[in-house]
Amino acid sequence: MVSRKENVEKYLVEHGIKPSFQRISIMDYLRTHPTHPSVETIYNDLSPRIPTLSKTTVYNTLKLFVEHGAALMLTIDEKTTHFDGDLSSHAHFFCLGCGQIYDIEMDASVRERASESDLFTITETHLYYKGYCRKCCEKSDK
Amino acid sequence: MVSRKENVEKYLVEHGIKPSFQRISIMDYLRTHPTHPSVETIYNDLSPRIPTLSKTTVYNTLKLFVEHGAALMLTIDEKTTHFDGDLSSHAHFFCLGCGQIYDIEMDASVRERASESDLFTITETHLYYKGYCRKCCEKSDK
DNA sequence: TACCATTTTGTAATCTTTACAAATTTGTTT
DNA sequence: AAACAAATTTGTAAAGATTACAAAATGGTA
Repeated sequence: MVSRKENVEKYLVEHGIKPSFQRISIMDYLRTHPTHPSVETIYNDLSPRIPTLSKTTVYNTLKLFVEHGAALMLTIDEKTTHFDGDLSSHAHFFCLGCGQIYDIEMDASVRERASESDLFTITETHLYYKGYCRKCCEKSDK
Repeated sequence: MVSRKENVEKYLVEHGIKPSFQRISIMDYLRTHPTHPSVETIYNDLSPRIPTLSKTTVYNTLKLFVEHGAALMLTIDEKTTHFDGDLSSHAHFFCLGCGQIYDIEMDASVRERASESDLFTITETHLYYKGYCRKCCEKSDK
């Protein structure tokens, strides 16, 4: 029986990241919270459990994750950067009303078509939509 | 014979924007510079010609354009927001080496498929890729 | 001209992110 | 276990982008 934390540890090692306590905690948070959290949110949620945690560490760690391809950086929201621990192919929807980011399906062809071009070496594909989610539509009749 | 500025003026009015001198200048800049400029770039380039121009005005004006659907805000680059005066359906490529944003073709299906969903009211579709452009590939053999 | 509404401007404040050096932790060698 | 070097974490200060806000300028109208 392998614990969740052990799986996270293995995941980090597989991506060439030395698994420290903080790194494991942050990656575990990302994977158990598929809500595209910001640095602020991650810090606020982990802080009580890891009292010594520094916001700089959260920044550094997430940057490390992104550089090693262990997490994705989402820049949909111009206010703050959000992070995604789900590397599977999917698109995002950003609600202009409540600011929430939802996962939505993405057709594989979007990725494939682009890689046909030989003008660029593509490493990441991002597809997202903006608008209003159902809740916000009902509220304001957008 | 209609001047370029007159066309810009008409374009603004069509989008419900009162065409002031600054607004016309900024929209004209956007349309004649399809390079996805940042506020900084626009300000620096227009400043010599419009000595009284304030950076705040550039910020305000671009926000106004985006709200009225007269320009697009690009958040590909997490460092700064870029703006696009080209409303036609296209995708973007962001070079991680030089930071430049290139236009690339976008299949219409990307937009259509999403609007099928009735969970969200979609107002904008953004598709972009990250990686290295040819110049940067050659430089560093990425 | 006098008046009101809108737009622009400049400065200060806010917010996010990064730089950096000190402190801590980890791993290794003795 | 002690000593040491390397890597990681931390806290503070700085940088950079954006916004708030009030004063100044502009435009249109009675």
